[in-house]
Amino acid sequence: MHGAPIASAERPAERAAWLRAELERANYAYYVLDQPDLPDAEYDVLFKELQQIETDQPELITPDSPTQRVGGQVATGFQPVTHDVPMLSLNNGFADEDIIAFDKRVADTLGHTPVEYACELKFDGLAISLRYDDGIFVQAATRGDGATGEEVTENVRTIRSIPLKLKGKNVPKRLDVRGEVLMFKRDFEKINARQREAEQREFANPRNAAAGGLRQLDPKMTAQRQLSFFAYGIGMLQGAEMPPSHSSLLDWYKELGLPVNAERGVVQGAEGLLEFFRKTGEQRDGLPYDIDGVVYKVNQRDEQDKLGFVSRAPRFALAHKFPAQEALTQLLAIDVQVGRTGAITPVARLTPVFVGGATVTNATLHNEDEVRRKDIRIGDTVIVRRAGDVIPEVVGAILDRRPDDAREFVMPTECPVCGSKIERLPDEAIARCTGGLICPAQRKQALWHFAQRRALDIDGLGEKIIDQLVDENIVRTPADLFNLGVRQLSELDRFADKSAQNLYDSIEKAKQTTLPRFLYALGIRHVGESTAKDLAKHFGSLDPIMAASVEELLEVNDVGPVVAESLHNFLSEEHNQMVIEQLRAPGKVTWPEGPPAPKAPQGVLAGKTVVLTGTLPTLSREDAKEMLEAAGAKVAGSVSKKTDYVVAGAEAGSKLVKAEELGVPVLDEEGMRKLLEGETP
DNA sequence: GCACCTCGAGGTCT
DNA sequence: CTCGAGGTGC
Repeated sequence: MHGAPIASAERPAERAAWLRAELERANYAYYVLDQPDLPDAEYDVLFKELQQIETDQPELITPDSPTQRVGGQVATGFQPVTHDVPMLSLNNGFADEDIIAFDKRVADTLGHTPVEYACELKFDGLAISLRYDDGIFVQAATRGDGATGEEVTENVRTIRSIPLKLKGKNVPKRLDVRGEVLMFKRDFEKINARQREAEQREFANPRNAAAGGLRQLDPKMTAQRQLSFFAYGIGMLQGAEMPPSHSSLLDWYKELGLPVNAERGVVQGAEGLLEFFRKTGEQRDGLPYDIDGVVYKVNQRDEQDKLGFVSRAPRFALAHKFPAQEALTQLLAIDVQVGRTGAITPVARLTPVFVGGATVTNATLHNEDEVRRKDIRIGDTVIVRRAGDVIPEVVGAILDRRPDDAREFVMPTECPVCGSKIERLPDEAIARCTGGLICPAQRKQALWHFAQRRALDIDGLGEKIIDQLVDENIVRTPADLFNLGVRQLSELDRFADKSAQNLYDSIEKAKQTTLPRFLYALGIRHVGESTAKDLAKHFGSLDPIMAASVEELLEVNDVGPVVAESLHNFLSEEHNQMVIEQLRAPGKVTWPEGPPAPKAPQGVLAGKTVVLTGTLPTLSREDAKEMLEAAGAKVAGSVSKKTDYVVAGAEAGSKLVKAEELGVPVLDEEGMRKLLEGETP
């Protein structure tokens, strides 16, 4: 212990500071080092003394005081937090070959071998980002979609292994620590024992218990869950030098007092990776927490930077996952479900079986061919697993145990819901109900899609309500939703005045939306969220989209013949036009109109597609793009048969090669200028 | 051939 | 929330 206790009556501020330091030190020894050095009873005495001082003199409370861990303010909801540096996901590998291929790709890019990797465990918990300003814990946020998560600061504050204040002298100005919140197996057992005693439902697995714990509105509840944390990554860093390697980052974290898992190593090449994986597999069951694999990261930071990213995952890291746990069960039946687009999906009904931390009773079989490929018959004993430990999947049948009366799956010829013909186009894998909106199943799905969060976001319009509205023929199209009255709603089953009013208010609120949301909500085939955004951006408002020809639609980013055709068909359909008109009638759905629709591209390069590559001598890429677009050209990112010209500068790479292969004319900057002036280059 | 998008699906927790 | 199949764009 450091320093001598000072009588609290004389110097409460100093005494409080000493108590805080002592309690946090004991926490650190207990939760991070796993070497308790202060008996629980003594901890409690000191803790109570600190609490007493803080009660008497609230001005002495500091945000990093251990008393703040027990949970203060009850939250009403979780605020969104935008991550300054996105929280990425990892690419996965399962087989040895995947790992060898990963190592080869990395070595090829870096141009040397063997590559040095940092290896660590892949915890089965929840990724989280902790912010420290001048060494003080100020904010915690969940991963969310990687770009934006939810603020869970007060809940995370209750996790005892997370330092509220970083140790050492040279703490950075700002640091975002990335890591995993998890629940140890022993804490999971304890919690479930308590649930049993209280005759409450037990949690299915530690991961879900931890996830539920973080989402508690009352931090006191979180504190009871006994969550743990391990740091393994970094987001933003200000006011300190970035450590040169991943392993040195983790060493630094340790110095700062952050919990870093000890089961880590630095290895060379694919052989080293596979050896680490094998060793970890042997230890897995003996570990005090669940892991679902290991993670490999190229160790040197400069090499990581060189490798870069593919979409949302770094190219320098790989998660090597353990094979999913499997279980045997009976296949009771294969039902089919009708999706929004009429897609008929066979679904396996199973005798419930506990596998990979959840009870599985249903599993998708994707399509008819998949059922054949796997040779699954009704009555079979089948192997079930959770793909990526999430999605239930039927792996295959145990042929030895096939009963004589096992029946093959037959794709129905008529829709089980509306009786319309089921059709499967020659080159498609999916069979579809041809009933369209006549089919109640499709109508329900269309309504659900229309109301879902990323579309018009009508809160409270769930599946059950939609079922009633459609079955009783109260609502036929999305437009009908806006004619519902509170009175009418309150007549629905199990719908008291309060919920009727709430739903009515949600519908009112949904009237104010945005063009991309509206387009997406219509549920046009092949038009998802991102295509809807592209369309809105390109045209600015709805009318020109409705009036657009297939050719004009093709000019939109990422819209090809199939999407253009689908859009055009939908918008030419009289019924759809009517619904859209009703939806945007006065007093109904509105959205802020964007800039006036750009005129049909005209200029010397109208309708031409140009690709830029390399560095041009005098123009920046942006400028060149602007000039080309001003002349009516579409500037694409990669070379294809549809490309009319490639403008190549210095250090042009594969795009130039591709252009030459395809015989696409290649211009330099000079040639591009001539082209823009209407000359033939 | 690769990257991306759309679509569909199941289970747990709030 | 997450995954996987299939499809699309280039």
